[in-house]
Amino acid sequence: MVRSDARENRVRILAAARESFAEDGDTSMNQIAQRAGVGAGTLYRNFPTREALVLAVYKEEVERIIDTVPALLAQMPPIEALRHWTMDLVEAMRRKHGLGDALGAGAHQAIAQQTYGPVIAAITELLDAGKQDGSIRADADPGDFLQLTGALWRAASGPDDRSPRMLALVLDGLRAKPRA
Amino acid sequence: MVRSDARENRVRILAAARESFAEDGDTSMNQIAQRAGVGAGTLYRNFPTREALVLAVYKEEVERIIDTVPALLAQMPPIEALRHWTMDLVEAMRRKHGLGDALGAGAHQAIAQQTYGPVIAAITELLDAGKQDGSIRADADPGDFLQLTGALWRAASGPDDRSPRMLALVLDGLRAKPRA
DNA sequence: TACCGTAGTGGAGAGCTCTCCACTTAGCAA
DNA sequence: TTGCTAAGTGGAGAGCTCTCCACTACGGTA
Repeated sequence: MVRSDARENRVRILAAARESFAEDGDTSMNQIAQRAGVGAGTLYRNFPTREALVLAVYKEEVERIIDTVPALLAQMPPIEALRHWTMDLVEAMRRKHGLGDALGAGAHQAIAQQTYGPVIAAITELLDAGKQDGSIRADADPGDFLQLTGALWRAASGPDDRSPRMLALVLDGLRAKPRA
Repeated sequence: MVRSDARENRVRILAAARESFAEDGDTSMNQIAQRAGVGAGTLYRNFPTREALVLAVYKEEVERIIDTVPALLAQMPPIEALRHWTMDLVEAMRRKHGLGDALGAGAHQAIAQQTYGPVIAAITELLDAGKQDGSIRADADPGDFLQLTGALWRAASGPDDRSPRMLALVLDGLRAKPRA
């Protein structure tokens, strides 16, 4: 049973976070709690890490990106679809705030599992398409890929953006047959 | 000109950090400063991030690993040398504390450049060996590789260690000829 | 030896993250 | 309607990172 006030609080936190992030990506958890009119404890019970909160706030955006998978697969080969999709995600996450450092943090693994679930599902879909037509090696693991991807959105954007090159490297690794 | 007291302070900080890390990897910067008998300001002037300090403390270990490059190259093909070398580094860094999150952090880039310089040099050497004999693509960039590697030592170790699989992926990407 | 410019110091303090637990209250049962 | 009780709350507080700047003292110079 979820109490109604709890549900409302969660909504208020999300709203406050959305507004705060829009104004300044570095807003502190405390500030958000205050703005939402809840205690820090409540904030942390709902979103145990800053990343969880960011991801929840941008859930719609993430879902939008996830939803593009079928279209991408219809338009281009799986590897290219994966490339486009990943760059979209990297772009979106980069504009956001502090996300990415959470990937692979040992703690909160259960929550991460849940939070990243849809993302993993999307990657799985893309990889499977490639495995089906033989363009992606059969032992490719979505979790590995996501984790490697984490390095991309940490990569400095700026003038010399390494991320396309890094992604190309990883994709070529996915394409190659594993060595004997 | 470096004042003698400054030099001594630096040494004292390193000693304190070494002892502290040996007892508990989570020791705070404050505690280390206190143990070294210096103010927090002095600590931060010498080592602007926790990572810089960790890396300085383990400089010898890192140097040891760097020094193994020629031996590895003499014993095995460049790709395998790179694999071994990277896993050694990952192992070492994983046992250490909080290192890895610094990779690619936009700030402190100058210091990072300096700190990671030797590591980059070692990677360059390994990559060059592979380029020479044609086993590694010519456009491989040491910086990209290091950054991707960052994801490895963030990867949860534990029973299901993704890092060898992730590394294999990256190495296969290095091996492959870039797509047309 | 006495002086002085400046490199270097250190710790108070702002502001953060996250925990803990005494308290509040929604919603069920009678 | 009136308890009752566990789900939920919130904010004080421990402890952290990192900055700032008034002060200290090293070491070159005359």
